[in-house]
Amino acid sequence: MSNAPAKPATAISPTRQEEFPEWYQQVIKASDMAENSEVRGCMVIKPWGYGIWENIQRQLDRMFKETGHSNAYFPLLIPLSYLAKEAAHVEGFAKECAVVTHHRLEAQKQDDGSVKMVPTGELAEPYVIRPTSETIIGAAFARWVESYRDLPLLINQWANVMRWEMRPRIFLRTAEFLWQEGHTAHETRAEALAETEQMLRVYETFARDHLALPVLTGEKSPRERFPGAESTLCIEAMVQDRKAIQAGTSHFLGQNFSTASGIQFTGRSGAREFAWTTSWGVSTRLIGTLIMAHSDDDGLVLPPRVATQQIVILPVTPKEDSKQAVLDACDALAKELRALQFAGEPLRVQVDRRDLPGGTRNWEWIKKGVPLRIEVGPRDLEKGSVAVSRRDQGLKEKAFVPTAEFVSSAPGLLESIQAGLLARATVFRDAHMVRLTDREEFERFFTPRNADKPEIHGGFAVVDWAGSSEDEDALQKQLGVTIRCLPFGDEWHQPGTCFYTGQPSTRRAVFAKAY
RNA sequence: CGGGGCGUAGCUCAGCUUGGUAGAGCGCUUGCUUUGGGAGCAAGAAGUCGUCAGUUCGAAUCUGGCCGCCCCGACCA
Repeated sequence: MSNAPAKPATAISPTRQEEFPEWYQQVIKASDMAENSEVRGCMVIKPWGYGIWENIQRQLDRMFKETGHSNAYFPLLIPLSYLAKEAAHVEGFAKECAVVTHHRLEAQKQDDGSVKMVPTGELAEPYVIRPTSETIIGAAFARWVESYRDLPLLINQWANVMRWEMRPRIFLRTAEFLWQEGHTAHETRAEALAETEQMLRVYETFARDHLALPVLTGEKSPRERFPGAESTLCIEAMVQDRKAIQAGTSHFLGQNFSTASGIQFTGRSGAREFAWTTSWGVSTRLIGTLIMAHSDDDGLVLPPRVATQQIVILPVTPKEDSKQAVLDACDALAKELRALQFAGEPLRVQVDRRDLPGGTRNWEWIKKGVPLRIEVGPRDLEKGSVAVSRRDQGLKEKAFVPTAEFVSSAPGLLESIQAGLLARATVFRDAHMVRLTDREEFERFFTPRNADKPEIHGGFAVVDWAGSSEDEDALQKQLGVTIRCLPFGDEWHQPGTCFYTGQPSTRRAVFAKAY
């Protein structure tokens, strides 16, 4: 018997039940995805995390191209005056802007001999580091559009943006984050509305089929709307503490920004008209959403389609004389697997040749959430088989499969894991999305039993709603909940009685606590 | 911006009340032993104790200023 302290039952401590926010941080640390940087509110995305982003980027980008969009790039810095062009927009972002006021540094010797760098060369007009690019892209669109024949303009940009958030949380809300922002201009209102909806559907499809996230689609209430938008559509996900995360948004901007930026064209009748614009985006927040939705108390669990590596091969080399044969077999297996495809892309396979105790190495990959772990040792070589472990099943479960059989079944296994994660997340979401009809029920639903250390509670409350923005404000103050989504679809447009005001209502809303 | 907490080795922290010149665990390096499972033993490397000033013969420890970070609220993809 060992005197060493027993290893905890789970790789991650605390568990989700014990302390969800801390669990989230620990999963990120244990999987080596990212870390906080020396710059306040900013993160360093490490290879394992950035790989996920690259996969998201590549796969989404293909969907954007398939719907007719082209990529372009606009400046990081936006003239201060541009931001002021749209009243609601400037009000929405003014409180979180980083401003560039100087363009030069001067070294000044201090009395103690040290050197202090002092900004000089003040700019006539300060620049704002883009919190979003509607205004500067709007200015470009104004130059590019002359005739209805120039429309629609369908542009996307992959970029970083900066919002000086009060309370950063890695991946979910960082001061600088990576995203894509689509910006389009159209001849008619109907076309722009169709675009707004089309891109929401792209996001919904991507979330479901690539991230294994079931999302609600619908519209934001006026108080949750993007500053300057006429309407904001959203996909809303539920994560394992039953809170909501806005995973993507698509905005119908009407003619607000075209008027502000002067995006005008000569129409079919010869009259000068303002274009109808949209914008839509998803960010590195998707990674945070993934983590919170799928991971467990042993660490990250990645959907195969976006996993940095889908299969890791672990050579088991207990004896020196068989070591080389095992390593060669692993390389050969990796090569065979990489020649196969899953979801239209070559399999991503890594051989972990590091000379570490087997258990240590195995646990590392569990914590990194790699979908399939394959062990190959001398005994397997003799039998011509491999040991296969799935991240979505028990950690000790291991299937011994003839090598050739495993190779041909690998894409299918990944598909099964991908589908399993979506099914599991859907069951969870549905189990915690409940129909509520009166105020008391609603309050009970969103009130933890233990006020000092709130347990995981609540979820998505589906209610008949006819309230105002003020009513929504009051509910946020009282219970910390907001309307996450006014979902689309006939089943959400039933006549009823508002649970809050008692007035007749025509539609249902989803309330939840949110990230 | 309000309310709490904290800055000591790569990480997590002890030491501070009662000043005497730096510790543990994990991690890292090396060797031996192990090896189908987050290994054992041994040796080793690694810290101007956030910063500036004060008190003192002497400060991680006492006093004051400053800086930074984390958590909880308001704001938010």
